[in-house]
Amino acid sequence: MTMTSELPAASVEPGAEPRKSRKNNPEKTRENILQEAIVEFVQQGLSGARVDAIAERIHTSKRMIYYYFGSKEQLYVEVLEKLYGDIRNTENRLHLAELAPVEAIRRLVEFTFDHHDRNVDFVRIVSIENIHNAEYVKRSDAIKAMNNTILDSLGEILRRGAEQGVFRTGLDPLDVHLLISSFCFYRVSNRHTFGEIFQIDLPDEHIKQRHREMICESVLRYLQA
Amino acid sequence: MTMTSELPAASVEPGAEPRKSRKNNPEKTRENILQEAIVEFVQQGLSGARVDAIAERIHTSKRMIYYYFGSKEQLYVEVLEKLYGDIRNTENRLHLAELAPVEAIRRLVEFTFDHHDRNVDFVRIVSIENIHNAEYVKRSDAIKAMNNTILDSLGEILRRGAEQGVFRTGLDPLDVHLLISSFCFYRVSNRHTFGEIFQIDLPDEHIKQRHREMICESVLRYLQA
Amino acid sequence: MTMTSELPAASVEPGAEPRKSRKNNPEKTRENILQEAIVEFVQQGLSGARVDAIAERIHTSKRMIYYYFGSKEQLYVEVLEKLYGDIRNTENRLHLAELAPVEAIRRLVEFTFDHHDRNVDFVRIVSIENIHNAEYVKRSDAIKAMNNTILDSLGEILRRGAEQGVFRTGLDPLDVHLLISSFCFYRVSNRHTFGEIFQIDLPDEHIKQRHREMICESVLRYLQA
Amino acid sequence: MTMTSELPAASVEPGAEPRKSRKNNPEKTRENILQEAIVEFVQQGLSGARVDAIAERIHTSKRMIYYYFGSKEQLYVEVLEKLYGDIRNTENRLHLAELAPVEAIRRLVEFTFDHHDRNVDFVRIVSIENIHNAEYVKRSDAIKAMNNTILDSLGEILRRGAEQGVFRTGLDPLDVHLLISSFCFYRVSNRHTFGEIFQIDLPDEHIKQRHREMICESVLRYLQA
DNA sequence: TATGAATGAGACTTCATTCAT
DNA sequence: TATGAATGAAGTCTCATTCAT
Repeated sequence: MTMTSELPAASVEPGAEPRKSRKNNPEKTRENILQEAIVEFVQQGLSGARVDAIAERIHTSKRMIYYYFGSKEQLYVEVLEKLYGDIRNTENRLHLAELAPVEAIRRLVEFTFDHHDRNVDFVRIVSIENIHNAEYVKRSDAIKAMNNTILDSLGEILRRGAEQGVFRTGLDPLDVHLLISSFCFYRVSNRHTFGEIFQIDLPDEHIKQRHREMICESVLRYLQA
Repeated sequence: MTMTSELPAASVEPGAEPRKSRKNNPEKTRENILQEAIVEFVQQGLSGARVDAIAERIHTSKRMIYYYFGSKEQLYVEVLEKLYGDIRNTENRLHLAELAPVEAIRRLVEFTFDHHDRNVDFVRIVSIENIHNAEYVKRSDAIKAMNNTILDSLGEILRRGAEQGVFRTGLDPLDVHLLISSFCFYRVSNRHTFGEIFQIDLPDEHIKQRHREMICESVLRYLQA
Repeated sequence: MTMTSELPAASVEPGAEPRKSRKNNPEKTRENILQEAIVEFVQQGLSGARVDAIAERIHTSKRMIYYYFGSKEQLYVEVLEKLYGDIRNTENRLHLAELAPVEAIRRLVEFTFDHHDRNVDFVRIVSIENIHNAEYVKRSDAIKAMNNTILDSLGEILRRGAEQGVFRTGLDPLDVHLLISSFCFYRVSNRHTFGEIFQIDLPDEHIKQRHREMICESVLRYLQA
Repeated sequence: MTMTSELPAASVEPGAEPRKSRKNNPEKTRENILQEAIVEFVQQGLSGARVDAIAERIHTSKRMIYYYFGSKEQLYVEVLEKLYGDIRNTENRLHLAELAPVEAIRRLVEFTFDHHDRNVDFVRIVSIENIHNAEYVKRSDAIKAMNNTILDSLGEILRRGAEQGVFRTGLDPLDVHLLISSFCFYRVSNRHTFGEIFQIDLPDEHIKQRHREMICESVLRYLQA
């Protein structure tokens, strides 16, 4: 789920646009609520989020949240689906098949890295879901239905690399994906504790570039024949 | 913070021992509360945890929680400190200095891997802390005071390896530590969403061994001259 | 603050009217709560008052108190403002400017006397506030904004009296107001201890009239040239 | 109860002397608790006072409060008795019988004024008692037993004044006492609200002397034949 | 479609007090 | 005489949700 692709717009901006939902634009009202719900759930977690807090952000009353979403849980599920959906929509634009295996891997790793770096909201909601044992992801048919192409792309690259003798054989795409994702995700998800314990400012641009290079090289070395 | 050493007993078992705290054994009563608080906070998070739920697990009343800890937040901080402390206490027993560089790295990586694998509670509480922006870790002098030796150990190994020509020079121990930790942590922290999305059972013993080997080899290849 | 004017209805009657607030009459519900809150705070003080006790008096649940007032403290502040406001609203109806100086003073003193005698609630809440060092009065902008005309009226009378040679010159209206208020207030505020220690029934109608006359004469003699 | 006499030591000083009660000096421990209880009750009122807060001030544990006093209410009663007793003990030292009537009254009024001015604790506890309808004063046999000589003294002065033709006849000592006490008490008890509403600093030394003179003159004029 | 008013249930916390030695 | 440990009851307040139009 940690995936990878093009620019899904950086993290949602909080109350950036207090777009008046009123009057009588149901589609807009609904979208409005969802946007502010993302902010609240991402910042506070599922238990920590307050329906009142979301209501305060929007211009329609709290009652609307129940009108459109039925319950806090359902709203959370839709937030989850929205953030997962945004991610998925950015995939399949890498055109990795056109690149040489080493270049394709490099591009894939860099993309994954940048992607997590830019989508803190997504990283946080996934962490929150794991605290809840992925209960809501499991429950969501929408997320199940999302087509996941990353393993296919990666598998194809590895196969080409092996054929060309630049990568070794017998590699499982899923393992490689785990190797890539873990670094890209953790760097963002754990930046607060890691940063505090080791006194390092992970978001620093200089450090970020160093780490981007590190994970690229690390993966490539691991794949090499 | 993710680190390193020998077996600190697997995750706390829930209401396993409803040891009667009564009567008049403050040390035990306190410890008792803390143990059950770990279970609750780790399962539910900070906001999701219920003081009542903790009270139900112990035989002393809910009132005792406030008698000993003052507030839910303070209890959470002590849970945090306990889990961090357990981790730290297992460090410094690896005696890595006695091993050849490559062996030392292998041992360190395997230890880190096993350690996270066995300490799901710790992994979860760290995830929870990050959702709270490490607010409570930052607030805890006890955690600040915990001696963090992992970077020293790792640095010493890298230096020896470079001297002996087996590792390249210019490596930052902190970067390497991040590389190791991220994989070991993520594999546990995100097992629910990752497992669900990619339909893989990460805790499976067979898969676990394959991943253990992968992170070892990956790190060693990255370090090699 | 102890002052002056026409009959603002005697002390609030306790649970006299358990008026059904339901349904959907926010103004009434709010007023309802406030009325019963006055009773509770006046009887029990700020610390002694119980939100539950107020809730029991009204037909809407305790939850409503927080819905409309936010906190016990805020409810207390509004009680304070209400009682101060009732007092202020009774001022400016004396038309003292139309009376000869001696008559005006007599009328003012009698009014003040009667006013305190009838408004035990106000006397009690002011006593309570002083136990709290007027913390909440200081905090209330509403009370600050209340126009206080008593000193102006009194000053005007003193000036006229001095001009006419019936009062001496150099009198500070504030001092005179203090002289009048202290007697009228104390007689009510301390009736329990004073009555007990000296075995006198201050509310007795006969005694009351005697004291009413005493403070009138006392003040007039003090002012006389 | 507002009485009158010589220097009973200014208001109790808070934690001024953290006299170690320990070890094994029951008389001192008891006294210690009582002193700190005065501070707490006077500052917070009966409902507002916290047994814990008193315990924190003393060096013996909270348990001692119950050991010596049985309950919070009983402790409060003893505080009440102590403060009333201190007052009474300062009486009967004025030797007013030796003075000419006018001088005696002047001395009595000034004494009463100074006395209240110096004994804020007493003024506050009396206010607190009135909030509680003098319930505990009524309950205390000790206070009942305290000999109250002020009315006798005052009556004797008025009688002599009438005989000598300087005071009018038919005056009730109790009424005169009420006139004097009310001003002296109110000036202290209501200094917070009065000061805030009318923006005057009643404790100011200059203002105090002016008011001291005013109440003297006011009473004397009232008494004059 | 939209919404202001209302709420039961339960959250965290504090209180004066008693237990047991 | 002295006390550390423990607590039932009640306190203030918050929560997601429904009522009624």
